[in-house]
Amino acid sequence: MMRAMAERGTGRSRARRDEPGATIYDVAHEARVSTATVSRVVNGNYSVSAATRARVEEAMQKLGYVTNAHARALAGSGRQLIGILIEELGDPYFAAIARGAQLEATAHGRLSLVCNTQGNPELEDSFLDLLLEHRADLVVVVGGPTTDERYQQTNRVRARRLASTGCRLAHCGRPPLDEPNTIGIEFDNEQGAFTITDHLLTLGHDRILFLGGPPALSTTQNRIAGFERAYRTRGRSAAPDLIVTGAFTQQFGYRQMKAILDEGKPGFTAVFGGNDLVAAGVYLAAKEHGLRIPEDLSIVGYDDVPLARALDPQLTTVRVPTEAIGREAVKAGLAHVTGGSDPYTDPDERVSLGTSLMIRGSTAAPRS
Amino acid sequence: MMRAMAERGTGRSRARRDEPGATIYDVAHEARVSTATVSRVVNGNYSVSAATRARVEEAMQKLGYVTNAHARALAGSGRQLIGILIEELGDPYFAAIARGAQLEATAHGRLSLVCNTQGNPELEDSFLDLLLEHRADLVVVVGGPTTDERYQQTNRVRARRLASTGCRLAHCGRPPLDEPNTIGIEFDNEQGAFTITDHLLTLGHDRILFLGGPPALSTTQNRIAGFERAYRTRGRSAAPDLIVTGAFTQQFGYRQMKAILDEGKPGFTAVFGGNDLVAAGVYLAAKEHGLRIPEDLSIVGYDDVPLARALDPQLTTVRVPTEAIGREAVKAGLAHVTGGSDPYTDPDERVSLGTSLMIRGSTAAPRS
DNA sequence: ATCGGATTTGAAAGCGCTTACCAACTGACC
DNA sequence: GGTCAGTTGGTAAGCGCTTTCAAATCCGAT
Repeated sequence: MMRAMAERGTGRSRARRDEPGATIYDVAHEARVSTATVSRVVNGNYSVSAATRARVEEAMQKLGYVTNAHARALAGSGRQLIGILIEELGDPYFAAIARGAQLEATAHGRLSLVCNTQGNPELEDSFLDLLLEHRADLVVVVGGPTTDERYQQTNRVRARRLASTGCRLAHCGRPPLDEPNTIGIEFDNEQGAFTITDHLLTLGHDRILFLGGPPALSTTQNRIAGFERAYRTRGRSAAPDLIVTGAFTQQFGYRQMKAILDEGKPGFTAVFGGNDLVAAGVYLAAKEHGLRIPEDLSIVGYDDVPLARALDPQLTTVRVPTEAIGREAVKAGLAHVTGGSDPYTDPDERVSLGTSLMIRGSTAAPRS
Repeated sequence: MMRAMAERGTGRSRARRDEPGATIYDVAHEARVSTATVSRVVNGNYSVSAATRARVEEAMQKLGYVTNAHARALAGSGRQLIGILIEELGDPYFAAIARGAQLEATAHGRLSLVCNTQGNPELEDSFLDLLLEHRADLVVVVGGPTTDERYQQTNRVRARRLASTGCRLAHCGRPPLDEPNTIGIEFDNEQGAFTITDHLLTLGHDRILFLGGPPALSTTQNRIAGFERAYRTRGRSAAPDLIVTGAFTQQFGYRQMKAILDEGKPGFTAVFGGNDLVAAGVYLAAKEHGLRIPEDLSIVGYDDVPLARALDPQLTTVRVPTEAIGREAVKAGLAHVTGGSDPYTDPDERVSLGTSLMIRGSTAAPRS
């Protein structure tokens, strides 16, 4: 028996793999102890005499030993993983959410990995599989809050797949799925849109163009809802022809605005860009047409991405607590283990985070 | 023997873990085959009769079986991982590199995970450990190309640690370390800076302010080198007091520029922002002082981040192939397995990618 | 009916690690 | 000196999977 062990330690495992990777056997052999002792030194969860510990540590050092996460996970221990699925890393808005999630994960001693899905469902599945196979204990999905039924269905399937491995799912900025082990953290898009629309109405703008956002996204829908409610609160109503949906890009904002301005005198004095990028596009088109901001046209956006402050004049917009939502998502996702009386523990509760209005230079009273 | 197997399949493993996670034994039992057969169906690398395959697949379906990546990796197979260590996800410049790397990894059928280190060395180590422990086969490090000796030393240690597990290291936009299994892919910062400086000189600018960039970064150093070479090529030399280093942020650009303008008439007609963010800061300060761009002041940047086109006027800058560099990094990192005669196979070769000049509205001849 | 080769399947030995359980040893105390 | 509790370390049984080797089965050819 002893012999078998020794053989394995010296000869076997080293001989097979060409070079890299000392195993726990190698270390045990080098330090003249058993693998159990090495394991105990590594995990530090059991008393080991100082002398032995020193010997083992020296051996690990000498051999450049690195624990094998796979073996470790298999044997029951192992660091916990949390995965962050993000639609597009390049989008500063999503990136901020991801950052918040990572921060919180790190604070909980978890390691987090972010996977850029590029909105590609196949890739998304692929990453999800990876995470599942690695027995992640939480997956945070950021972006793409579509209400499209087919997509929702796919999500539901995923949620169940995850749940069946004991992995939780947190939807960030998406409506929550009513599936077990699934939570949703949202921004209060409706309220934010209400607030900023109200700001414009207060300034005296009568006719405001709402521009941008894919119509299928709940984000778009909620922002429009807030926009309309602001009108209703004043006993008026938004003009249906002044609500134009499409995309959330600068290009879309530019093209639409240009098209409208090329047609002649616009029937509005202010533009509510569905998000800051759209607003940036509107800036470009407006300036090309010689319109001054905010004298001739007030413009507002939504999200308060870094770009908003780089525009000239700086953009009045709605700040959404992106980093906070990322944090909340993992906090909530981990609540079942953290214990604590988070509001999230109750699966029926929807969490939504408030926004704040950032008034900057792009809004003013309309010329009478 | 048969009995032991059966027991394990039905009772044991299911009984222990409360609920989640069917194992290969469960599937084998359900389909009345051996685990070997299940494994073969899963991997599809060995002939299995259609009938058996169907039975196994059905069983997997029924049990919601998900392979355990850890067990798999332990046993020798398993999907390969590539890790991307990035300094800051929120930075669009880095994000683009990460995206390129992911794209290429995906193209190679690898899964890639990006870890946001926030420039925190501890976190960086932590992620590196994770990657190491998960036996990643390539780690791409993006950002922070510092020449600081201590940091270099740390990197060297890391490189060796990685190498000892058979993992390769690719430095993206950093000078390569001359360690085995380590490659570096760089931008040709010197050339890019040369080109854009030359553009300004050609327009007739005599005195150009170079502003921004941490002095310890090789990126900064190389850009300054190109800046100076452009002068030298014309038999002149850059004024030392017009080279101001510091940071790569918008805030830095704004504050420095403001301070300079507050002092009185500036001794230059153009500003070379160390990167686009700095340039954006310069825009702000210049506009506050009533300077028109480009009539009163020409401004150029570097990197061509999305912001560059959102500025007014749009910024003349140097486009660096960010996404391409990400791709190149993993291509190079995988070259040893891909085979192929990549130039990267030769460890002594430094790869550097060319840049292109994007001339936009922020530059013009100085007023005479 | 018989044989040989190809095809399909199963048994079992690990992969590197953790941990329950037990053995050996240390002192302290009677 | 003997006993008992407290330490310290070893043994070995897995964790869930792959893969080698060999046995079983099947098929057309003889």
